[in-house]
Parts: sequence; structure tokens; C-alpha cells
Amino acid sequence: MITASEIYEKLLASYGQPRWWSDNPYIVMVQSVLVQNTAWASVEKVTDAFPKPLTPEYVVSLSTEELESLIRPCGFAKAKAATIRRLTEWYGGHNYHADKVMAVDQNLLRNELLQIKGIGAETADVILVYAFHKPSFIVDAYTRRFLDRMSFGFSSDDEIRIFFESGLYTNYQLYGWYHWLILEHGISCCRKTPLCDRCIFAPICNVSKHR
DNA sequence: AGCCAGGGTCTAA
DNA sequence: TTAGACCATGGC
Repeated sequence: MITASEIYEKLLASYGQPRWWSDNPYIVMVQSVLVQNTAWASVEKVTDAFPKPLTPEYVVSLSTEELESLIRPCGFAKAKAATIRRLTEWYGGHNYHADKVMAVDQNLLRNELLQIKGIGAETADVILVYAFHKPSFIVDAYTRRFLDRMSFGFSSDDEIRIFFESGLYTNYQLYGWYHWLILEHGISCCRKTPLCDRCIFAPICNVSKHR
């Protein structure tokens, strides 16, 4: 069976240097909530249309109605606005200071994030990796589908996490890049069956599982 | 475990 | 133009 490193090398060779989410921790936090079950284009639309720079101070100054109205194109406006508020409040507990958050133990931090209503495992891991530079491998629907098509037969996200974390250097940048590559692959190749003939994984990909 | 939250965009007809 | 699938999910 192909290893986690070999998969990474293939993805890298095919798609090139992956992009980083954002160097601004607060933007990562907000966008990670906005993107839940939402197309990325809608997230960019909302983020780009913000009347002022997207800072915690600015978000706190908005009324609930204003915030909901600004993020409406991403859907679930009520729920997401409330989650962004709770997340911002939590960040305020660390004085909006990313360095302070980064000093917290990874598992402690993950649990803190998971306690915030609206933040599940995937969103927590996205925030951990991209905002606070913690090596917590992100498992999402694309990751599961990708591995399914490689016929791995994992039965839980924990198994998947262990597969990646034990097969790679413990490095937050690597995890972030890897996640981005899986997404890029999933979006550009594995959503449309015809493209899969040219896919780098075609020889080992179970095409019958394509949607 | 399955269903619900819900606006926007793309596609096939 | 219209119906329907789908979107970088999480909560109950």
C-alpha cells in the first residue's frame, strides 16, 4: 500500500507548491467557520467585501444583525455569526494575541477550541494548523473520500489521523500543505469522473467509487 | 444514526 | 428558467 509520504510526493509533483491558508490567524479563524459546508468562492466574496479590515476589534463592534448580514452569502448566517462571536470572545481571552495562544499545549488548545459551540474536529484542526502552527492533521470529507478511493478501508478519523501523523514528520507546515493538496486534488480531479483518466492516482484509484 | 440549519452557484434539461 | 445537486460541516 502507498505510504503517506509517497502520496504527498505525488500530490506535490502534480499540483506544485501548495498555498498557505493565510498568515493572519484571525482571518483563518473566521474563514474556517465561514467555509463550513460552503463553496470557497463564497468565503472570498464575503471576506473581500468586508467594509473594514477583518479584525477581532472590528467584529466585536458589529451588531449581530450587521455581522449576519455581512456573512450571509456563506449561508447559515445566524449560526455562523454566533460561532464567530464565541470564537472571537475566546480569542479575546488570550488578548487577541496569537503568540500567547501558540504557547499553549496542543491538546489543551484543541480541547479549548472543541468546547466552543460550532467548532468541530475539522475546524479545530484547521485553526490549530494554519492559525497557531500546531501539527494536528486535518481529516475532512475530501481526505476520507481520497483514502477510500485508494482502498485503504479506514473505519474512523482517528485511524486516518494516525496513518498520516505516524507516516510523516511532525511539522505543521507539512500538514497544512498536505491538507491543501488533498483539497486541490479533490476539487480539480475527483469530482468529475472524465478527468480521472489523467489523474496521477488513476492506477491505484478505485474509480467505481466516484460520484 | 440521520436529519436539519440555508444561501449561492453550477449544470442538465 | 427551473429543478436539483452540491458546497473545505456541526449539533442534536
